[in-house]
Amino acid sequence: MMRRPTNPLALAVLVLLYERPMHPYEMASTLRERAKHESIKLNYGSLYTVVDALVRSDLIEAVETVREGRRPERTVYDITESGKVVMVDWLSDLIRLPAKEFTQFEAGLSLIGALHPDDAVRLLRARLVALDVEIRSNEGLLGMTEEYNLPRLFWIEGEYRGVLKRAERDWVAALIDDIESGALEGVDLWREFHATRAPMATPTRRQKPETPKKKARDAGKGAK
Amino acid sequence: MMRRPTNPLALAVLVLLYERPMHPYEMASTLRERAKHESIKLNYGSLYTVVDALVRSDLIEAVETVREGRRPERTVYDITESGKVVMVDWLSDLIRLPAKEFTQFEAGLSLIGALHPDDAVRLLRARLVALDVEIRSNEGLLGMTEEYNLPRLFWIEGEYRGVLKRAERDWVAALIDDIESGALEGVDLWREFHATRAPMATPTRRQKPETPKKKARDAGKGAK
DNA sequence: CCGCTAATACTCGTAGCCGGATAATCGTCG
DNA sequence: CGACGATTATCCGGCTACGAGTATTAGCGG
Repeated sequence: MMRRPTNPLALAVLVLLYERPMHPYEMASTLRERAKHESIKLNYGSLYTVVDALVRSDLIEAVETVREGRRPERTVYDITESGKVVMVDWLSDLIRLPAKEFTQFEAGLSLIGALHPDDAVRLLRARLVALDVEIRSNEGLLGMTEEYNLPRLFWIEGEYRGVLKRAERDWVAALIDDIESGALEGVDLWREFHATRAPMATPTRRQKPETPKKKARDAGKGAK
Repeated sequence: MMRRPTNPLALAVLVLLYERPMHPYEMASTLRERAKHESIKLNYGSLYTVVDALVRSDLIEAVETVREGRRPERTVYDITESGKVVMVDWLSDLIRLPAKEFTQFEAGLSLIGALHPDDAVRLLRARLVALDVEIRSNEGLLGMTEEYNLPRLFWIEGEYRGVLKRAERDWVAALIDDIESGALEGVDLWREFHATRAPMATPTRRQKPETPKKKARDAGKGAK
């Protein structure tokens, strides 16, 4: 038996088609409408790749192709019986089994020793602010669901994200304190290492308001 | 200009070479030795791809190739000056900017309506147990660092992961209770949907889900 | 000193992801 | 009424990631 796809977008497709037959573009619109693209990475390239893969695995099938005017043909798909089985199976696994996730921040933390501790603190502070903004924005969305009378169940993934964000926020705040106070074991070694090391370029300063041209994104990049 | 790689493994390579010149296999061993592969996905295929990419971008360079006996040649690399700049820049971004991460569980949650609520509860309970195991195991590792006299700093990424895991655990536990007690708004609708085999929970109610005839499957669908 | 497993050190083919290209139609604003 | 951007709808080429494969040597028990 062929192994199922790994891209969660494929699962979203199965769930949508379980609801009713659709063509790919409509799947994308529906996912956006329900803000599921906040939780499942969606882009058109992957969508069509994923639909093809599902067809090849007999988990979905084309039911008709419609043409309106001279627009591109729309191919409408439906889920198959084995597709339904895989859907429940796969979704169950996602809920049941904690998966090993590699987040950007954890990667950064694991290498943070390469930065000077003072810079690290500055950057962590900036993160703290950004996290607060995200938390607020997320709470805003939660408020919206109330306004539109949508039960919280339909935004449960947002609630989850909010909880994690808040946990991260608090931990980062504590970490900043621990580095500054020296309460974190090893900070002395850390400082020592960077003292004996040839002085390095510090990260691009963002303290002073940059000139009002675009974002200073590529600021520190040149060098050859 | 060449944009920097996206794979965090490339950043790890930069940091390692900042420390001292190495050949790829040694990078892998070192990362494993320090358990950084828990935070940064590492596999040989990607490692060599990534090293090549870094060479092409002039962020690292080959300094010598050694051959011992008739083993494959080992190419030793070192970081370049522009590599150091990119390293600090990139690492700073990871610490400073919360990135949008798409986790498996969040994807699953966002589609959980496709499962029957009773099944969902059962699966969530299983997750709870698995999370407890992971939390214990993570605390075990933390204990090990103490045994080996490694300062906390060298395992902060593990500490961070632990905090997130615990937050998730508590939230999942609460979610189970809320579904069972019906305290979570929308559970009644959820049950209703699955009782009538209506389409998955959706904000925009569709008026007429075709009343499902049990045996009406097939008719045109070769189970191929 | 033989045979076996583990460690060393990389190579390669494939599958899948993604950004952008393409191309037609619809809305709208002066 | 016609120009222009937004929307509908799909396809494609390049690049990356990844697991499996290859080949050699070191360690070690019997």
